[in-house]
Amino acid sequence: MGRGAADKANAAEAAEAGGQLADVESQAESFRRARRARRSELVDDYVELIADLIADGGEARQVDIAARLGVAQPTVAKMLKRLTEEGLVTQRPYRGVFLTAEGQDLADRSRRRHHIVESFLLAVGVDPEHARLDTEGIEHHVSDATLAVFARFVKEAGKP
Amino acid sequence: MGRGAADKANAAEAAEAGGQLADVESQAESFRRARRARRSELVDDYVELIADLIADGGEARQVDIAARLGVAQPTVAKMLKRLTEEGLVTQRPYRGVFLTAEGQDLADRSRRRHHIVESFLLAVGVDPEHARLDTEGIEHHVSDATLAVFARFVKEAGKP
DNA sequence: GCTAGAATATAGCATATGCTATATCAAGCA
DNA sequence: TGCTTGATATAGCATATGCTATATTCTAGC
Repeated sequence: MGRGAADKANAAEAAEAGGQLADVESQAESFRRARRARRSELVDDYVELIADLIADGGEARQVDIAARLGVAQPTVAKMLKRLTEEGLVTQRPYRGVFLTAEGQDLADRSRRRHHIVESFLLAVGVDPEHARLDTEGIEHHVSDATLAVFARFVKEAGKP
Repeated sequence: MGRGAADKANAAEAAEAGGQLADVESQAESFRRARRARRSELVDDYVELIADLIADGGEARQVDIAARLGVAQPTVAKMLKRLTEEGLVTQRPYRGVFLTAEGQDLADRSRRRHHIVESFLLAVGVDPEHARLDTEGIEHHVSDATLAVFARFVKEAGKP
């Protein structure tokens, strides 16, 4: 046997020391979750932005999406292809992009989540600029349970 | 000129409608920030975990890191190579991994940040399990300004 | 209708992060 | 000492997300 024997000793030690380290499988699940979230957050961002652009100007063009996301136009084109394959948007060659019913649904949910997180940060005392910046990253990692707590907090803070 | 002329009209329209859409450059900066954070969050996770394993059992082995991150061992090996190149960890072939001073510093900062976020979620009423899960994703997207607000909130909540 | 300029499509490349399969090394035990 | 077994190293592949360069198409204005 190699050095594996240390494992049990370590576990016992950790338990005695107060269990700083969480359960292995549980921790692994956290990280898997975070990786999954990372994969889907781009999709959310695109769909949410497309919905905003359509609501705002009637159409969503690749150049505008690219400018707002801070990426190059071919990057957007490639992602739109993927979104089309996933049934979230529809595209006609050389035309604007539109959301399917499913895409619109996802956009609505994303927008709601985004709004709750940003409102919460503001309610808790974060300045508007940082609230806006941080929300863009945080929103994708907030579970439904946590989101509910945030929403309640905002509601309570609104009527003191 | 193509359809670019619609831009100004859209902007004006948005302004009149209440400015739902943020400034283009500002929004692009948010997304760029989020992408940057995404790149560095894995590094933070590794370094933080390595520090925990060393503190807990005296050494950080690839198999343990892999098990806790929920990835395969070669994935860890590849990442450790990168961390070594960045001067955050030291490696001797077929031996455990150790942190450089710089790595230890990053681990300390990550751990502090992690702790503040998790404490904040608990203080605001999130259940422990979701607090732990969500913290893993959120911690990397919290600016210093927001972190300070979280810390203050935890402190206030502690002594009512 | 043509044409010029803007937008989109496509090709090809780079990097990062995963994986499986397999070779190599280290350490305990017969 | 040599063998067995667990850990690490390495090769090769896949996918996702970026980029630049370039071809194609649309639209507006003449």
